[in-house]
Order: sequence, then C-alpha cells, then structure tokens
Amino acid sequence: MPSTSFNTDSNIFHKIDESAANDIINLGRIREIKPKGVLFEEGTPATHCFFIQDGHLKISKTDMDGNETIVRYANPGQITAAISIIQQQTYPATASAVDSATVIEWDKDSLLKAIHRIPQLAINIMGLMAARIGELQDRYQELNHERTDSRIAKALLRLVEQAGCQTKDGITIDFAIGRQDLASFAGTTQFTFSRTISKWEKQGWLLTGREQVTVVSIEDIVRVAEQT
Amino acid sequence: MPSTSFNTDSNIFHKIDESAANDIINLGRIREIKPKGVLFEEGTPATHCFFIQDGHLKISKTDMDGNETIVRYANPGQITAAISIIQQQTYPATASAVDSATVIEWDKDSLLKAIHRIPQLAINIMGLMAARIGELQDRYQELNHERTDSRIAKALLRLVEQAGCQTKDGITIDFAIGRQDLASFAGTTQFTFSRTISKWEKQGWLLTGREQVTVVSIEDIVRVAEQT
DNA sequence: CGCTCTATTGATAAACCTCAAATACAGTGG
DNA sequence: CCACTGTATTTGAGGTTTATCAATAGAGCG
Repeated sequence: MPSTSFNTDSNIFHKIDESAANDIINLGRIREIKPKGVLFEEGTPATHCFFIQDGHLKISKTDMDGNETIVRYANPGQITAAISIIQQQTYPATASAVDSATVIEWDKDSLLKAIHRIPQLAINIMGLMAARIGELQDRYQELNHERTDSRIAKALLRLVEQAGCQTKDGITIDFAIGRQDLASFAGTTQFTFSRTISKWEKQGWLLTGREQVTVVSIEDIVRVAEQT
Repeated sequence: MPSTSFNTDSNIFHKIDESAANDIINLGRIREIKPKGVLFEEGTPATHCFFIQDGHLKISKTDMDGNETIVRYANPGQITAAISIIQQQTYPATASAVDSATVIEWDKDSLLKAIHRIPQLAINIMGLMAARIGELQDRYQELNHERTDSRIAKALLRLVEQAGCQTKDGITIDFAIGRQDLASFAGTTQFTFSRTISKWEKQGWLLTGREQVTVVSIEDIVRVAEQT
C-alpha cells in the first residue's frame, strides 16, 4: 500500500505542464534500489541528483565512532542530493533505501540545462530545500532544548505524517523501521527509546512489534510532543 | 575592519554579469538596521527576502520557555529568508542585527520575476541553500553525538571562519558577542560555556573579555574540535 | 560612586547514556 | 512442527556529563 500521492505544493513539477515535466523526467534514468541498498554515500563525489518516485530513503551521517545520525527520511515526490546540481562537491550524507525504492537519477548538467530552460523547476526545488531548512532548524532546536520524551513523540508524528498508513488499530509507519533507527531519528539511544515507548504502550497509546510501531492514540502523542 | 569581501563561489551574483546584477539589486530597497534591531520576526508573514551587504545578522528561534536557539549567523554576501521567494508562509526564525547592518530587501514578486529572467540567479541561491542544509546537518550531528567541549570549539571556529579578524594577539570575532549568545550558538548553557573557555584561557589558547573572544592558538582549538 | 548588565564560580541534582545481560522474535532447515 | 540461530528488543544497575540554581565578582556608564 504505497503512499504515492505527492503533495502538489511541494512537488518539483508544480506549475510545470505535463509535456515539459515528461521532458525533464526523460532526461533522467530510472533506477531501482533494493531494501538496504545504498544510493549514494557520504564523502563520495556528488555527481547526480535524485527524484524519489516510490519508496523511502534514509538520509544519514555516520561519524568516526560509528554513531549514525538520521538527518531525515526522504519520501516519494521529494528530491535528494540537490547539492550536486550546484557545486562540484561530495555528498554530505548517505542515502539508503528502507524498502524497495525507485528513483529517477539526473546528472548535474542535464538538470542545469533543464533549469535554464524552465526556471520554474528551480523555484520548485528551492521550495523543497526551504522546507528542509525549516525542518532541520526545528529539529535542531528540539534537540537543543526539549526532553527525549517530546523528541520521541515528535519523531513518531513526523514519520506518521510522512509515511503514515491507516490500519484497523491505528496509524502505522509504511515501512519496517527498527528501534535503533527510530531512536537515531529522534536523537536518542535505542535504550531510552525502548523504555519510553514501552511506557506509552502500557498506557495504550501505541502498539509495538518487531521493526514496527502503530500509533493508537495520536492525541496523547501530540500532547507529549507539545509539553515542555 | 569589516570583512566585506564576498566569496565568489557562494555569491548570489556568481556568473551573472554586472549590468544584470545591478538590475537585480535595483529591484530591491536598501535598508539600514541598527545594532540589536530586528529585521524580521519568527511567525510573521514572510513577504521579503534579504541580501546582506554589510554587517552580521543573528538568525534565531525562541521557544515558549524563552530558550533561544541560534540557528546561524548570516554574513555579508549571503541571503536570508529565501523561503519567502517560494511559499506564502511565515518566517521560520527571527533575524536581528548584531552590529550595524545594511541589507537589500526584495519582495517576493520582484525576485520571482528576476529568476524567470535570469535562471542563474536561482542556481546561485540554491547553492547558498545547499550550503546551509549541509551546515545544519553537521551541527545537528554534532549536537547529537559530540561533547560540549568539541561543540564549543567548533562554534568558535565557525565564527572565526565567518567573521574572523586578525589582530596582534590572534583572531577575534568581528562583532561584539556575549557569552549567552556564544553558548546558544554552541548548543550549551552560558555556565558550561564560561567554565570551558576559562579553562582554555588558563591554557593560553584564548583571550577573553566582555562580549569578546580572541583565539590565540587555533591549533589547540581545532584539536579539541576534532576529538571525540 | 552607585547602578545595571555581564560573566564567573561553586554546589547540587537529574536526565540520559553506557554497559551487561536477559528475553522475545523471525526465519530456516531438519 | 520444532529446535536452532541470529537479530531485535527489553530491562536493570551504575556512572557521567551537563543543566540548574544561587551567589559573587567584574565592567562599563552616567
């Protein structure tokens, strides 16, 4: 049950007519990535830019001690590695597929040419980038000043918002995601994360399973997210 | 001794010839902001986009408990509030001048038209946005996994890099900045910050004064920044 | 010289991480 | 269908970093 309905406001083809959009798509190459497959790796030369057609990517950074920080989850309709359009640099993070994903891959020059022909494309990409800056700033602030409880709640809400899937018990996340990844996304450890959500499960706010979480009572999670 | 030399690579007028650049500038309006003056406030409608010609802006978010998070310091040559080009939204942060600053202010429509005429402008702005995303991701990771020592060192290095000014004793920051702001920028409290830098001052790595810090031994600060 | 704003320092507390170990779960092959 | 193996998750105990609070000291300014 893939959530392939793009938000038109934050779509790179917003305000671009279908034939032009198809031209742009045809400049790229479709690629399938297997679960846990790596699309691009932090530190390698940034040559391509990707549009996510289906599936979900984990964008993460790993430091020298092996600590993984999940920068974001990238969802259908978004682009990633926009940096490669502009500067001859290296990818600042690693992208790997959480499930089976299909992306469209453009090389720098093709996309640059497309932008010169269709400036609206640049404006749309800027919109996506602005949204990411906003989200990163929010998460930075949260990590700085909020308790793990709130951050965990917010992390769950973000995932549910971006990849939520209604089931009979509540809303679950569209792809398999382990505690370690959830914890990294929330900016905490798997241990603290585990303790926190088992507390919530006892309250009946959640249902948990192996690599899976279902939010039963959104209101309660929102309340925790909102509290100091 | 203002550091008004823009880095051409990350300048919004990169690859744009002078007459076109002047056209773009003339679409805007020059504004002077007094020290501590507010340019735009978090949550208010995002109507304008700003180019910093001279001076430094503090971009910050303040939560309900009054905790200030300094998202970044914006320096000459950069733009801020790029979000207002694209979406009819509110500013995600507050910008205030740290010293006397002069900015060029564009309204959304003027800049949109300019982009449609000169797509290179969009590409340049995307470059600046990509740089900011990269920096935010770095800082997020640091806040997540590094000790306050390293973060404080990195904060000092960033400021020195962006607004450093060579003096006879070492490199000092171009504008007056108090401990509270330095601490916020490093993601810690004024107390921890104070303790840490007085330790470093005793080692002879720094000279400190009221609202002022001079880095004497960059190498030692770099070493602390680099350590786990 | 007093007033205000900024910075330092000490004592205390607590949130959170680290490490160790136990338990649950899913898939596999017998 | 069941035991087995590897992985994921939970739980506990203990320690450490870092925030919090309170109080003092210093700098600039009229």
